[in-house]
Amino acid sequence: MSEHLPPNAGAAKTNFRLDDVDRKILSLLQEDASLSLDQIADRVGASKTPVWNRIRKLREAGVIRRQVAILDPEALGLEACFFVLIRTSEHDKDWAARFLKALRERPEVIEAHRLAGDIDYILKVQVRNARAYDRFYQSLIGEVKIHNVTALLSMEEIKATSALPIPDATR
Amino acid sequence: MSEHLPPNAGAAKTNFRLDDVDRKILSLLQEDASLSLDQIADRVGASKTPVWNRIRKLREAGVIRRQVAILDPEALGLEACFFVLIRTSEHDKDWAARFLKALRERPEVIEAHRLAGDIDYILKVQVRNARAYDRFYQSLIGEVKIHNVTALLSMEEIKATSALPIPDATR
DNA sequence: GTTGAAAGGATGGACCT
DNA sequence: AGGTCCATCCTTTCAAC
Repeated sequence: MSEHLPPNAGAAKTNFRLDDVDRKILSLLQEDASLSLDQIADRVGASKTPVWNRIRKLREAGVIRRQVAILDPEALGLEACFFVLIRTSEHDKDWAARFLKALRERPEVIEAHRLAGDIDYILKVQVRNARAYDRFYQSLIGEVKIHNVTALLSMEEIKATSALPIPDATR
Repeated sequence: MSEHLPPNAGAAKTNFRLDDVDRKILSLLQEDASLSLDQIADRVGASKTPVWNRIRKLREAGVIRRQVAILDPEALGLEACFFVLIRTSEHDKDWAARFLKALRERPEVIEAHRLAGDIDYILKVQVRNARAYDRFYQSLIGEVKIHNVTALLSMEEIKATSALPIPDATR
């Protein structure tokens, strides 16, 4: 499966009707995108051409976003993973824009969500060690005003997958 | 970049000395693993063979874990993402093993960490909607005893990447 | 590290069911 | 729609230098 993904320019995000074969293909590819067309065709019980056409359509529809290599954080010396719970007092647009920019600029921020409820944001931050986290933290609060921060340190990654559960036969 | 990743059988996890070229290669591959060897060689300013050898070694050393397709959760109808904070009263081995098994068995659990501090675990759970989350929750607490659960609902994914920050020139 | 050659896979066309 | 065959191009893979 090597192909030119255009970084998914105009993906028609909205709903795409998947059948069982599509789901099987997706489920294979999100486990191992290095499978060859032949292998995929084999395992879904179809032949190359239709499988190839489906994959192309799934890419065009934006169901398949990209194809990436997953690296081992420990092998890169990134031994500390923090989940950061953030409360803010500021709720205006300008603040949000600056906060967002600060997060996007920092590569150690792997994930960031705006939440419902009394905690406003959660971040996942992957760094070398606690000192590196502190540098990140100081730098962040130096750039944008934050009311309250709680950092949860991961002791053990029990499970981590890039594979989404693929719902069966709906829509 | 299509190749037979053996699901990374005996990866020598421990520290691997990376040079600048390795880091450049990793950084390219974790953004787009569909790049061809030629393209990678071009961009790192080397030729195919050495690049290929480096990639092979990085895979064998477990620095590159796998190659996957990243799907769009919304396109799959998975519109709700929850972060779940869990406190438990049980701390024996048997309970932990059952809890772990319960998490690994449930595909909607994308990520699970054991934490330091007063919250014991955090999960990331991706489901179709709030009702699906409730089903997950009921099923989980039916299977293992849990003292206290707080669910944080994501309203907006501000940032999400599979790319780790690659530290420069250390080790 | 470079070149190049052999093998295998990707892409897409033609045609059939 | 999907299946088969095929032709061409591109990549991977590895040998020889």
